[in-house]
Amino acid sequence: MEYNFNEIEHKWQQLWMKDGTYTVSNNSDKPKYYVLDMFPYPSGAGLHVGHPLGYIASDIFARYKRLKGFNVLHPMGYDAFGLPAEQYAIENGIHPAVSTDKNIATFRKQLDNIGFCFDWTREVRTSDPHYYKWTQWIFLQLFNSWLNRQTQKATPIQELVTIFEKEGNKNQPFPNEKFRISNLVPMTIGDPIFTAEDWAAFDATTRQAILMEYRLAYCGYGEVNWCEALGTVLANDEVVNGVSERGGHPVVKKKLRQWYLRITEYADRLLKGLQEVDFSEAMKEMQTNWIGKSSGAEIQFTIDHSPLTLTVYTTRPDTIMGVDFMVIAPELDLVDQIKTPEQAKAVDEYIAYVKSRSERERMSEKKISGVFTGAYAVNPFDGRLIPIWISEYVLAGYGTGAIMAVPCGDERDFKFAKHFNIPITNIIGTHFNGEEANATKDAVLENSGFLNGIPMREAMELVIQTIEEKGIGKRKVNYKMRDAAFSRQRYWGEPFPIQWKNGTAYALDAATLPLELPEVDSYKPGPEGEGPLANIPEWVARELETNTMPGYAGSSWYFLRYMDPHNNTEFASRPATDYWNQVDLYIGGTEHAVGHLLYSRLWTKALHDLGYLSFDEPFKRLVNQGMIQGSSRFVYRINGTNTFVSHGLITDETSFDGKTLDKIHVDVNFVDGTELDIDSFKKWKNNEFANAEFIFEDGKYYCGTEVEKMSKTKFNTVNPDDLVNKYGADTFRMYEMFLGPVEMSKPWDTKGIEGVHRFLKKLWRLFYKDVAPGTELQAQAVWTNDTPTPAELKILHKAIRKIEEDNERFSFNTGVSAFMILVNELTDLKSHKKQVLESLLIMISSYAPHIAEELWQALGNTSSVLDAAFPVFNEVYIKESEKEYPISVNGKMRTTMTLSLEATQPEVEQLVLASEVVQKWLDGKPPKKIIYVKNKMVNIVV
RNA sequence: GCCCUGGUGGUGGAAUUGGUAGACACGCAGGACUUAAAAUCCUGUGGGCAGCAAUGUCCGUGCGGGUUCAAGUCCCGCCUGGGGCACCA
Repeated sequence: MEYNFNEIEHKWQQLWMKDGTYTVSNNSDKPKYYVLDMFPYPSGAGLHVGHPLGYIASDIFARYKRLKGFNVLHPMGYDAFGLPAEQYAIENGIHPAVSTDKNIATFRKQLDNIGFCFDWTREVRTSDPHYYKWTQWIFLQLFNSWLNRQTQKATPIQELVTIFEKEGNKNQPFPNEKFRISNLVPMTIGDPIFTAEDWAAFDATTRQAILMEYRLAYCGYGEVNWCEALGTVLANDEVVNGVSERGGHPVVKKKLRQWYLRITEYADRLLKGLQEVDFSEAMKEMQTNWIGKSSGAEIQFTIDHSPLTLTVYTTRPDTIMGVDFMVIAPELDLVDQIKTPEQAKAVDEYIAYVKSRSERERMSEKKISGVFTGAYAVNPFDGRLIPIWISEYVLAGYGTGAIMAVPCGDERDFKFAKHFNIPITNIIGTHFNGEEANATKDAVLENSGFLNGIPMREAMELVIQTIEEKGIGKRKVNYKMRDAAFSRQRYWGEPFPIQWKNGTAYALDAATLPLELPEVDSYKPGPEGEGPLANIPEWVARELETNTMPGYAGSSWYFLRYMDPHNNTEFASRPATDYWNQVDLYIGGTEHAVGHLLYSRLWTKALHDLGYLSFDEPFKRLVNQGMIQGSSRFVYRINGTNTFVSHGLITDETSFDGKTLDKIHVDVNFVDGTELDIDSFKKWKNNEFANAEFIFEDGKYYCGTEVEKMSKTKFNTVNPDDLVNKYGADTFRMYEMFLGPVEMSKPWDTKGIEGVHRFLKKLWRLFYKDVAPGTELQAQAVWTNDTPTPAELKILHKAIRKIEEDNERFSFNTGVSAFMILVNELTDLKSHKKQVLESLLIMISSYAPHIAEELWQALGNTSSVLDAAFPVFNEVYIKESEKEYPISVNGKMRTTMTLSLEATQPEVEQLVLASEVVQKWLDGKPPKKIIYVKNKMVNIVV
């Protein structure tokens, strides 16, 4: 009988759905296990072979855990708000909800094809009002809380009001000086402290403005990419080289009112939490670097001939006597106040240039640029005048937006000084060679006035103490991380449950949620950079917030909703969150390393603090899946002609025979390896290339290749549906795993899937023989009830151990190969023992569930293989008494010898030295030393 | 630019704790079965040199150094592909 995968897979998918095989209960005696995938954004392009990589891995693991006796939660849903649907709406007038629903239907169909064990009764969609009702509700929790610095916990803001009434804010200082709504709060510099009496005297507006400075979700002003020509705010993605991607219009920075999450208040807890989670070291490092905790000092410098001061943040206060110039961020207001008339023109021109630059460009620019403001700061210790420059490499958002530059100790400062011929003071003696900066902390200070002769590490402390005593600075812990911008001037996102009254934001009553997205006539931006909601008169009349929430709002807590997805009175019931608790295993790409993962951790901590959750880290173990890249194919057309040159004939990709070449992506689906299918190419894109002519090599046209992101515009996507149709879901699942380690990125190549398909057919033949059609089913079955031999049990148990180990360490590629070895060995032994085959089927059911279930039931089992118990490894069957050891001479393997595992050092030495090969390599010389590592190797040192 | 990560045969990859480099596949070559094809099966397959052969021998894990009895694995310095860098998700 033939392996008819299409029929088998449809049959079982329908039966499993009918029986609710994947429905998971919140009540179970079994231990729980929560396996979670990062849910997808349902793009219009549908699923490509890259998407399911992580899903298949998690699916295998979820099924494996089920076989191991766990109650496994393995849900799926959609991150359904987002920019592409809105852009599509602008271009085609289709409501994003409509296109999103359509895309989701496509995704669902594609996912179903692959045979995942998702519990679809728990599906969530972030754009569903039943879902975002709770996103809004959580937002209000954040809006109505602040982080109490004494307890380090999110606390209802009402308690803060009580504290202010009693003692003012002396014990609860303003958390953040960067996003002050300065017009509303009278204090603007330093640590503004007010008393209980002050508080009592403030009017309601001032009080609300002050509370806003504390809220975990707060409103402030921030810069956005503003494109005047399009009248809209652009994502970083949409800005290329300072102009809009669409249309190439100029883009400048513009300050707009924005919502923020005060994630900086959680910086320390987010750092500390990393110690208790099982993430890769790389992931922890990335998050740690992103948070960017540093300690140093804030130092105020007076400005010569000016009442103003310049505050810099430095991690190296010990180098204060080596400061040769200051650099401040061009966008600081201070620049305008201190620039001298002579320098004003140059300064203004430079600011205009910087305004057109993205932060990314500013940071990666190698070319040194900057302008002297004409002003000088005064070194508080020796009165030396220090020129103040502006340069794009200093960003306003980090520290105070100003640095003291010490060229002998900092590479960037050094290059800047060299470029502008600024004299360099050497404070580290011989540690500085004049050729490059030396960031050492081990030097003894020279040329440093009161610090002369003091080692740098000691000087740091001394300088901090001194500036604190003099009242010109203070010790300061700083974070590179900034508060998270939490609003978008867009339509397709969650509306904020916020009403503005006379410039003050008030929370809507939670009982009125959800605040649903209104219908709009057009998805075009509103006036003055506001979002589309600002175009709706009724919305504006109700004084509702016109911003919407960003993409990561809904994804910051979706893992909680899966636990209790239909709850209408809470985001999830406490018994449900207590039962499912943390996500035991979370799988997704590293591209979410610092965004989504940090925000989810923040939301979880806040909800925990406010008493809604028993845990404060959402994800216990995180596995990062690599990205499947596309392998693009190119054809090369001689510019201005219809002639295409085969890749092997050109030496560089831009020209051929003195003529310019156009490098054009072609659809990988009609290229075999690198050989172009000419007929398909000619018919492609409505016969666009019907008249193409070719310069062949060996009668064939070969394409160029490049590894790029998989994307429709590059014509390098491969649709899983096609592969499932041709080879079946089980083959597809196993092949995706067989490609390589889940964590690693790799280009997709369909070649090779045949091998996995052949393997499944070979598995099938362990049960049924190929015979003429029409033969009785019984006559085709080849399995027997005989007792397995020791040899059969040995290969089986070796496989059990290997596969269990591979599953646990997420090494599914070697898992697949272990199945191949097992099937190869059983085939070689002509072994068809039911007892062995059943164990094999149970193990392989998590990789290839359909074929496993089919054969399992063919063997006479009446319950599903999905609920069987994973076979138990027994060492007895694989015990060895001897081993073939590699014998090395001077570390080079020369021969092998089979030795008893019981052998002792003297025995081994004697046996090994007796070997002819060893004698030959010894060449008469006596061995210096014989290294024998039991069960590993023997090495003879001569 | 900064942070993270990868680089092993013609290809995807294996080598889990420093201990037989190339498991398992793809591809390729040769063979069996077949009128033929498909399917299936068998054999070989890192490179060089020597040999009819069995085999022997040298080289070999991006490049250059180092540690070690022993390095794909550890250390130092480079080259290079990928991801992220705060409004793509």
